[in-house]
Amino acid sequence: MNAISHKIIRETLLERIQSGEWELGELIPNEEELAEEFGCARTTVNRALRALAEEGIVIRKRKGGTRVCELPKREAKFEIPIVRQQVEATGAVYRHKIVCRESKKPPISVSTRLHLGADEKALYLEALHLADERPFAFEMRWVNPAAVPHIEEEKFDTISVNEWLIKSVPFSSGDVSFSAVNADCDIADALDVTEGSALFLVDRTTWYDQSFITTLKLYYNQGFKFYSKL
Amino acid sequence: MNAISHKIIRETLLERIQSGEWELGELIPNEEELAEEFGCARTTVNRALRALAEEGIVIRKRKGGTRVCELPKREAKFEIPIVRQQVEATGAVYRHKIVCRESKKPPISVSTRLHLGADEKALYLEALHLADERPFAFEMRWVNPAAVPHIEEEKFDTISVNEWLIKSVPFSSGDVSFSAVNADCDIADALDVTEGSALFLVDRTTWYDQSFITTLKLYYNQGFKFYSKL
DNA sequence: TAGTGGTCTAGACCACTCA
DNA sequence: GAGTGGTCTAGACCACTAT
Repeated sequence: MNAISHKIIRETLLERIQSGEWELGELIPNEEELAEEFGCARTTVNRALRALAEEGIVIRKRKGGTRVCELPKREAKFEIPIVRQQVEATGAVYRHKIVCRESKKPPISVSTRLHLGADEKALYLEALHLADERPFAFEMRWVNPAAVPHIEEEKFDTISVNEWLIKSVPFSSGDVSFSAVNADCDIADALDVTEGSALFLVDRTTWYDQSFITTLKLYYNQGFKFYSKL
Repeated sequence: MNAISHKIIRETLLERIQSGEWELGELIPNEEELAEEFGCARTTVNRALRALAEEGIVIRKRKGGTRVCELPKREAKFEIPIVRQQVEATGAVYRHKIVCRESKKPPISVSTRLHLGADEKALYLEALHLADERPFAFEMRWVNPAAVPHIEEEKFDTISVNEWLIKSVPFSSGDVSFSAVNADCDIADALDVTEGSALFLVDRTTWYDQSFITTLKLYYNQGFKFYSKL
């Protein structure tokens, strides 16, 4: 292909920015000028600049032109993986065990999150994720039974709750928080660590449309880390 | 505008996928067919589908066509913010204090990370980040002085080390890990918490081109959380 | 080999926003 | 008001890959 690709343009511009050829906050040439320089259509330059804008490298404004970002933001993307995949990625054999399963009235903090009435019951599950039969993570989860009625029929002996939910309600939204907590007595017991150990906690709530599906706390065993590139 | 926008197409297709009109893994119509259905150019459909592919909703293959993703991945994007911004976002007043600053031989774990010779010195800094004069986070950092020579002249009385580095080396790459640790004696002391408290640790290393810039451990005080949308 | 997505072009009009 | 990016079109050729 003779034509100049948007990838090459993006890379070239990125190098100029990184090398300091353009200062932070400085206006860079407009699309038409760059198109002329690269000898390509404006559309192609547009695509390259749009990519840089999505990455937070430049800021674009109509009439205002395109500027190098003043305070480049650093973003880390974490995939929220299925625990099974995390375990298998380490080369270990994955297994999970439902420790507790009952239908009961959730505490207020949960019933508000799941948008349940004060007297409505929800499904409560505790599960232990094992890597080579050693505790890897402990999960405490509430499910809104109205959102996924068929869950009553599922045993979860071959598939984890999370994987089942992903398949049943594949494109839900949600929010998530990461934090550090000291293991209380129960969790220390489940994960076979001493009480007070620092554990990595992922707290996640998901919903689809207006209907809340599940909220869970996932306690990873000691030493667990989330990695990412910047 | 009469023309159908790529955003509307993206939304429409997303609704069909979410509603289950197309199964997981199912082949969806090709670009030309969709263009005809929406009465627009193929380019426009292409842009909508490309967006869905970037979001991990569909998978596209030449000749293979476009399919709904089998196992939709969940991604969480975290901005790695400047601590000052984190503090100010809570409404508190930010201040930081350099607790320690010296040039010395780093431990091997650091000198390998920074690609330093065994006998080379590096700049070591400890800093405390305060929110309304209460400890918010404690930072232990090594800087490769060869990568940023002017750092010797900087006092860091008005600007934090991180902000200074971002301005000096704006578009560096890096990696980062999140984990949970029990506070050791020194850190507990610095953050004014009891020893053994669970702390959220961000461990980050950045470089530019081939040259390593800095590696740091940032211990957030108890109760700190990272939030994100899924 | 044939079918699909990937990309580029040249031109057009629009929408926003700065001065 | 004028300059910039935002987007759409219609057409073309290419690159990959499933069959």
